[in-house]
Amino acid sequence: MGRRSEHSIEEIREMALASAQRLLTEQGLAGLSTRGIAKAMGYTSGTLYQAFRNLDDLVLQLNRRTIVGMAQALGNAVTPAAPPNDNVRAICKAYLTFGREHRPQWELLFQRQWPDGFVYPAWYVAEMGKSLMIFEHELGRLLGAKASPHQVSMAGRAVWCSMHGIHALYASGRLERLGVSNLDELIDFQIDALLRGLAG
Amino acid sequence: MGRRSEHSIEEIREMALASAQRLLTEQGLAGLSTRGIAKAMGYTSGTLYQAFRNLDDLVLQLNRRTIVGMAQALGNAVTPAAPPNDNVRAICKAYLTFGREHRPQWELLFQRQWPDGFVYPAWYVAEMGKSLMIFEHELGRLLGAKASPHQVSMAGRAVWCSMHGIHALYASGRLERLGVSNLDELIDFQIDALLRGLAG
DNA sequence: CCTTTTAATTAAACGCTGATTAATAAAAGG
DNA sequence: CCTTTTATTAATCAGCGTTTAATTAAAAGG
Repeated sequence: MGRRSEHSIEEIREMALASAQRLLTEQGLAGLSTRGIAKAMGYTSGTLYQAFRNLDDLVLQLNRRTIVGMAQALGNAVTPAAPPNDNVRAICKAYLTFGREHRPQWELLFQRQWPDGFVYPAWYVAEMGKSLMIFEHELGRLLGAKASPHQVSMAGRAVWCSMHGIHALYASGRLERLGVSNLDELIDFQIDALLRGLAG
Repeated sequence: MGRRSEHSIEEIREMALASAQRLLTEQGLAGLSTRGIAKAMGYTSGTLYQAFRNLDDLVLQLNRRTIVGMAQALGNAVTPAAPPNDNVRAICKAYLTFGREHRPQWELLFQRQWPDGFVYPAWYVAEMGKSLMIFEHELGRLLGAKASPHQVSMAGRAVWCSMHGIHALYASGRLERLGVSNLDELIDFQIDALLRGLAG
């Protein structure tokens, strides 16, 4: 009933993102609605439109946090002293583990449908690039000095795409059911093949 | 106003799938609604529920056609007399081309959210398997007689996942913008690496 | 201190969605 | 010809994102 400014816009933004994160984790994509988010933070959906342009905007902010968390997970997988081979493998597994442990966030990040003519903002692409660079750094070490930056960039994208495809098809149950052990076997098989192919 | 049986259930099913296909192609995922499909075929949404259990059921039937079409596209890419290397590459490109040329269908197939506890029906998994077998057949030729069926199966999944990841991340604009020529370069780079890695 | 202004918040509304239910109208059976 | 059956629709329900008008409390002005 129309009190004024118990929370600042920034606080409301923060509360909304936190509530959305919680709903997402507990109920999946279906649990994410403007009314639901607002209710979870003790407000009404209309208030959200003071802190975000629309739900897509809110989702984009949520996705930013997912990307940042992912980059952290990938970075933590690297052991600077370890051989690049091992690091690439560790990063790959960290990518897949992150997708499995944050499935709703992963779906919101990679499967959300955007409106016509939507283009990702620059900060979004830049933030994504940080994860890509973690791949590229270790692949650069792996390929050695004679590899061009362009080749390293291609290798990074190739490895990322491979891992992404595994998660998109298998970890989401879309191609067929695989026990976790078989999935791990597939992951190792694919990483082995890729590393051999990139090195050779 | 309740006329009766101008079309049989099978005809209605067919009309619905055809209309849905048209809407999907013309307007994308957002254009797919029970009311829209029904209107496009001169009926009302309620009638759809006589031919399908619900919209998910209709979508599943639609996806079946997409899978069949995909298997045909992959099969057509194979030249029996050609070396397996070339055939694998051709199948990969056919997979990506199919995804690009049937984007809404591809999204409906691979990005649709299903209700809690959903499991794909057996015919769905079997139909998907046909496409996988096209990969596996050529990879079997490539790897030679000394490769175990299990290894061939792994190789098929590895190659499929790699291609799938490329489309999911790049062709849908989700990682960054790449000109088509760069995308083609990435595809070749990745196929080269995989083929080398699998052979070595 | 009281009134007016301002703005945060909500309630209500709009046009959608998938799905269900009751009403309707045409065909089929006797 | 009348009754029963049933395909189809209209109406309804609960929910969605979003916008608008109505509230209501805090801030500002005198």
